[in-house]
Amino acid sequence: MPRMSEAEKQKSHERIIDAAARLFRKNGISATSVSDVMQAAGLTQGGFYRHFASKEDLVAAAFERSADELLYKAEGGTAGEKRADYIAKYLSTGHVADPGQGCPFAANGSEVTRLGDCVRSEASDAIKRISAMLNSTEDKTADDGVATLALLVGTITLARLAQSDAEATQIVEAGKVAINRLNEAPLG
Amino acid sequence: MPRMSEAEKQKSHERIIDAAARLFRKNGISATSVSDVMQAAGLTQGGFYRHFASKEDLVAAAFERSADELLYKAEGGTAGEKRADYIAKYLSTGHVADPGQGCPFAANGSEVTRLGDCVRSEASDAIKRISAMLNSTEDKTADDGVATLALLVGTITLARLAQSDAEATQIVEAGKVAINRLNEAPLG
DNA sequence: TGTACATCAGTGAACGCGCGTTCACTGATGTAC
DNA sequence: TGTACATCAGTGAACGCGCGTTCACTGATGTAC
Repeated sequence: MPRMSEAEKQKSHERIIDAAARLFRKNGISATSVSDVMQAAGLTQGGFYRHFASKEDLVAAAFERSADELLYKAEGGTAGEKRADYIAKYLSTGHVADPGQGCPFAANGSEVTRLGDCVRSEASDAIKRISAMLNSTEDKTADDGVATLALLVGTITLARLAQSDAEATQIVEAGKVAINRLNEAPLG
Repeated sequence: MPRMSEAEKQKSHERIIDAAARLFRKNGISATSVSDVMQAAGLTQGGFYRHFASKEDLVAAAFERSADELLYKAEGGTAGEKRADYIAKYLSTGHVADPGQGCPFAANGSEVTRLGDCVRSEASDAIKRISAMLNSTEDKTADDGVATLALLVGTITLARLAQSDAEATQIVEAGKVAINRLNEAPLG
């Protein structure tokens, strides 16, 4: 059956990244094996190293994919509309229940801090891209975008630790209130 | 040499929990083996199961210990002073650099969401204890404590992903600004 | 355009390794008389 | 208080298992003439 064409290889490559981006967020990075990912991509584990030099390289690629997907999902014409849509989709019980399609910081944040430079640098880039989009004003000196992101990430992380759906919903609602408070015009 | 007295066993038990609380936060839960913990406690791996039924039981005990340590560290006479001290110690570059003595949500948040009920229930209890302490008013209906905790956890998580100390400091400072904003009196 | 051949995507078995857990054993501790 | 004995905290080797990675192999693809 092998060998596949270059076009087929590119398709396989995308399937591997997509499967990894989903499984790492759903089940965790260390709990997801290379074999799990390859199986989900419809391939066998042996072929993995034709695509990536190591599992860590795949983690970096999957993290970038996850962060970009979230940014693409935000709809709206103006920057303000896009920002509001991103926040509304982020602070939802659906996001709490389905980490596999959600934010990679909330899903893998604490795991990623311990990984190597290639992953850390993807994470750092993602922070910059997302927090730039979340800035409430065009004024780049008032950098409230990163604090907004921190509140979003922390809220979903805590909501996922709650013991009941009711508690989780309460945490998400508290997050919404706090976001509105952050967005208000400065007092002085 | 064996067997030790009951008092000695209790001391061993405490050493195991302390070592676990530190190593899980510093290096991650799945990256820390039972053998690592026992060695740090000055024991050998075989004796572990005289103290805990499984690694997951140890994770639960260590999580509770970590959360309590943080609460005990907060100083101040009034509730408001204690709260301010907790936040000041939390939002510091020292906390970013030394996860081993810091917040277990920031250090292990995403890993813990995937663990069993005994760990999840400790985490859920810790959320309640800490967010109750962080409430800015005595009014329990205005539950801004949990959102404050979310902002704290998210800020340290993101700061640990930054590529440089300068970036990390910037994120922590943005977190301080946002906390002050959250604490302002409601506008109406 | 046709042919001969090097390349390499994907397969499936194998590699060493470290993990969580189990177990036979040791000998001081705690207890029953 | 003293003695005989059961208990059990801690040891260190061993268990099966799944992991990341390697490798010989296959045969369609891509290329050079």
